[in-house]
Amino acid sequence: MTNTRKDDALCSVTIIHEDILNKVRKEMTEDSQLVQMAELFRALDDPTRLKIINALLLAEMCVCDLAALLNMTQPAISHHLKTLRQTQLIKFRRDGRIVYYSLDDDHIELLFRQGLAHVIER
Amino acid sequence: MTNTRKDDALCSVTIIHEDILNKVRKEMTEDSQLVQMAELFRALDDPTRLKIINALLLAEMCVCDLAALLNMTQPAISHHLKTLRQTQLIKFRRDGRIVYYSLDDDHIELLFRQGLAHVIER
DNA sequence: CCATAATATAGACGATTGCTTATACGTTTA
DNA sequence: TAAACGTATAAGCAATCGTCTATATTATGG
Repeated sequence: MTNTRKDDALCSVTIIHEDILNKVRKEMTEDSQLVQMAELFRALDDPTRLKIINALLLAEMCVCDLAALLNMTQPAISHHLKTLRQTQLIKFRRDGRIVYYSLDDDHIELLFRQGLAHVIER
Repeated sequence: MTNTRKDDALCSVTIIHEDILNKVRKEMTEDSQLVQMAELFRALDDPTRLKIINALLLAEMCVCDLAALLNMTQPAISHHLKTLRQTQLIKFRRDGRIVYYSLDDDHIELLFRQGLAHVIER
């Protein structure tokens, strides 16, 4: 067995399977894309935000209705909506004083259903 | 002060569209399932964990190879692997001193590709 | 305009996260 | 059986998160 050592100061870990490492290094998805993916999943990692998405899947809704639905304060809802907006998962339109939120596209529905399927089948 | 309970604030939220609220309440996914979904997405919300999944998508790998691949300390990798194990996203087998990790099923690959598609198309 | 309503933002605080170093655990081998 | 190796766990720390209360912003109606 050929055990090599990395000279790197941070990582002095033993490399056991250099062939696999090389293959994986070559075929791995770009770093920046994985970071973006992490941000996407981060937006979906909270029960409250998933409830918001679930609700918007069923109907366009305003902030105070969402607050009533989820029994949470209005600032808390607004805060989560901001997170979802920044990840481009939801959009909004203004009608007078009321702001209506809805899903940005069908893509999120796919992700939601995929996640749901995973927890159901376990 | 007369108000000592937070309930007062939560219940005083204005409900504007009661019909929509009733419909949504009726059709919403179960709370416990949404919590489980949040846990699933939480396991995918970190770049390092996504890299691990990406790597295991390409090959079965041991802990120290993953540490070398991602240029991180071995305990850090072990820590993330534990998270992924607890969400049943990965499995492992022991061969002597070496522990090999791999994806638990094809379901995760779907979620990974779905997330990747979302960031690519934006 | 001024008061009010719906929403957004700010600041604070406890809880959680990801990483580090140190150490324990399990397996192999000399 | 002792030393070495691969991995797991523990304790500690800074950074981030989710929520709260308080306040600012934006739009409407009298």
